[in-house]
Amino acid sequence: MLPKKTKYAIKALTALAKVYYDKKPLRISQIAETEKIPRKFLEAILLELRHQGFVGSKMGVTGGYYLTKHPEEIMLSDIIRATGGPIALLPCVSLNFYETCEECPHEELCSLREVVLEVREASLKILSKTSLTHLILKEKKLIRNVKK
Amino acid sequence: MLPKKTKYAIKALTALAKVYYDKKPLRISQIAETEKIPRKFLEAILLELRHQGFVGSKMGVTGGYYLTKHPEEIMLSDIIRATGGPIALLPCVSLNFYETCEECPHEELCSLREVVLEVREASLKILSKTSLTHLILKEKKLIRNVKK
DNA sequence: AAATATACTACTAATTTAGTGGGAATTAGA
DNA sequence: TCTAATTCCCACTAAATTAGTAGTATATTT
Repeated sequence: MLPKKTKYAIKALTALAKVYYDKKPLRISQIAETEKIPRKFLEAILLELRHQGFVGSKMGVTGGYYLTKHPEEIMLSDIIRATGGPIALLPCVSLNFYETCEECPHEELCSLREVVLEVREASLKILSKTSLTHLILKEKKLIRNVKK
Repeated sequence: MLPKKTKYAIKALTALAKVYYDKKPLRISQIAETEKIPRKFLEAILLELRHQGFVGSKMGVTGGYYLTKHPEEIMLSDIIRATGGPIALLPCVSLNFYETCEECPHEELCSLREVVLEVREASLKILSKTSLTHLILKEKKLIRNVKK
């Protein structure tokens, strides 16, 4: 399961993506309110996302956060890895958080590892192709379908 | 990520599957040794798996554990759910551990939910079709390929 | 100077994970 | 019947992770 931190990060970045072309920063408190994220927690998350290069910020009275990349370039897999850790089910098949299974004598002979590798590939295929832009367009479609 | 408990459960059940036709129970200590699982922890895990109906046990000096279902009928998804919890990335798309996202006004209009649902389907497609028998056959293949 | 943002450090409380300890109950065999 | 070897089961613990919160410093606009 994804930690709340990751879910909040996705929601916050999506909110920033929605106003990407406004060229004005969005305040933490504004995001926190519309997305129903605890204010102080969101502050910490956005700070981390800034350190990781996802967003930029402006201090002071007209301050706030803004995306530093185009929403099309920010993939769900990136956000998950930056805030929540591995996508893989086991460390021995994780690309970015790899660890050996000490109890496994030969990693290449582990059939469980093979299956779990398949699962990772299947998940990544979806998560690494879904951008913030995708999420926004998808939401618009969903709303249109309801109105019909 | 899967908890160690789940990984241990899979390993232990696979060990039991390998001797399924022997009609003799396997001792905890024996499984613990060959699979390098902490003895006492494995004891607790097997006890739980018995309560859930995966295995049966025999007490006393010739005692041990044995599978109560055919290895072909025990799927990875079953073991994960019994010992580790949800396969889904978010509670709002979990079949067996469903919870609403309080911050989501309309679940059906959440685009993140749709994507995460896709991921669950993709993962489940693999995990619910992989049985203990599959794991054992896969391992044999891997070993054969190395020897060639 | 005042008001209002973010920056940053340092906590905390609750939950989950990964076990361990020890005694009771059961069984087979001498 | 006694003993050794096994599972059963309850209670506990230690460490890590998660989900935050508090408070002060710093920057920016008016």
